[in-house]
Amino acid sequence: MYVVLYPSSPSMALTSALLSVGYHPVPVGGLTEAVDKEPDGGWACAIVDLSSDAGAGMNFSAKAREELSIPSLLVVDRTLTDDLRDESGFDDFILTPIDSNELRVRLMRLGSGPGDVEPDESVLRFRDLELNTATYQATIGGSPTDLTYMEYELLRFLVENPNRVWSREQILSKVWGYDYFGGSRTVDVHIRRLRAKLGEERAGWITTVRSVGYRFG
Amino acid sequence: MYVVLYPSSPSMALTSALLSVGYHPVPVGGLTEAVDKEPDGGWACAIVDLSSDAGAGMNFSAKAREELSIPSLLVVDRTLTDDLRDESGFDDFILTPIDSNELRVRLMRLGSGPGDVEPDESVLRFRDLELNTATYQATIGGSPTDLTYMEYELLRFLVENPNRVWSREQILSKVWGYDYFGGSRTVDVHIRRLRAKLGEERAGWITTVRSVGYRFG
DNA sequence: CGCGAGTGTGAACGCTTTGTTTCGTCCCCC
DNA sequence: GGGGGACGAAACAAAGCGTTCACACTCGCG
Repeated sequence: MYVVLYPSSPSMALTSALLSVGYHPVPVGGLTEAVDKEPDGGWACAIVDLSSDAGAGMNFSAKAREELSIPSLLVVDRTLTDDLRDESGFDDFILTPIDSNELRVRLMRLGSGPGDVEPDESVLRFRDLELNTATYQATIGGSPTDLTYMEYELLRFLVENPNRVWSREQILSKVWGYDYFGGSRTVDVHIRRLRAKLGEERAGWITTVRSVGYRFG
Repeated sequence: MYVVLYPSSPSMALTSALLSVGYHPVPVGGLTEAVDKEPDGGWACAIVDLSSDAGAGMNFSAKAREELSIPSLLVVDRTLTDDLRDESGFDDFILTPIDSNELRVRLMRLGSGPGDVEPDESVLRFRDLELNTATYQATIGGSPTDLTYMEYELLRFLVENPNRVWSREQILSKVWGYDYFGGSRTVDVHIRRLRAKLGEERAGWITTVRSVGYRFG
């Protein structure tokens, strides 16, 4: 298992930790070098040590994810942790001093785990409801259920925007379109059809807020 | 931001670390309790401390992810890290002793997922009364209470404008609308219904100012 | 062209909410 | 102590609202 290591002069502690958990670190000084030295099976992961130059490291991390399509693990000093809050170009991070076991687990999760970017990030879930927005299929309580287009769109809207009340007008404009011109009974009827398909058990997920609208969740 | 904490008797260190980074931990003993105590906005995350019973913890973690649709963060002792290699029912983990900054960053990264809503401070509070203006739900003394539309609007007006006397006419025009044409006894009746729902204990929050009107707070 | 699924609309029904009225009680002022 | 106004309680009437049903319309498809 080869991993790119950035920057090119890594700390001994990091290198030996990687070796001890069974990875072959290859230090590189930049993205082009990482491309050049890419082994046959590709890189398993990028390890980016932020201790010398955090800005350059974040930069490398984001590019490695983007252009090499590999996950990125940051190595951060305790004092730098706070800077990670608003950053997003990485998949995981580990603090120094490095704990070998922790490193092993984090690498393993990046490599083989479900962290493989998006196996199905097109699936919306709520309790035992699944909405596969890629295939337009719905699963309710484990069993696939046929939803019509409008039912699907309405349910998707509700699942994506739970826990607040939406007026009929808001629902109409968000689901049917801002320029839709129709009576608000339409919403009622579709809500009713949805409740019927959700089944008695789950019908209560959609709460009617009298004089206001509907709330999901 | 509320987070479920398992098991029900968490370590002081963990609890205070969570509090220090701005989360409200709610210890629970199992999934059903987590469902029962679920706050309005839902849980932000599950925090599972594996130090006492790793098996039960992993179990809870997996179920929380599955049934509550929330991410799960494990708290593990250094000696247990190795056991995580083959497990998958969690989203991230953190080692003890806990570093607050690391905790903050990991929670933030978990929280910023798709299931996240805006940090809705659309909640009005007075003593142990909560009015969630986004969901139109009211909580009195911790227990959710059904208020009708008018009761809700009236109470909202009072909570937003406490500590001064409002005449019946003022209340009518502010709550019912400037052009409302109705008798002023209407206000009395709604005040009475509100007091009844607030309960004996809290009925006094609304004071009658004889010949003038009502005052809240 | 006819059929059927999907969708929107209108009307009837029943329940909840809401406003009014009536009656009794309290309180203030004389 | 008595009178009158103000307020609270309860009952009542009606208005509002959501649900449901029936039906019309559209669009694909055989």
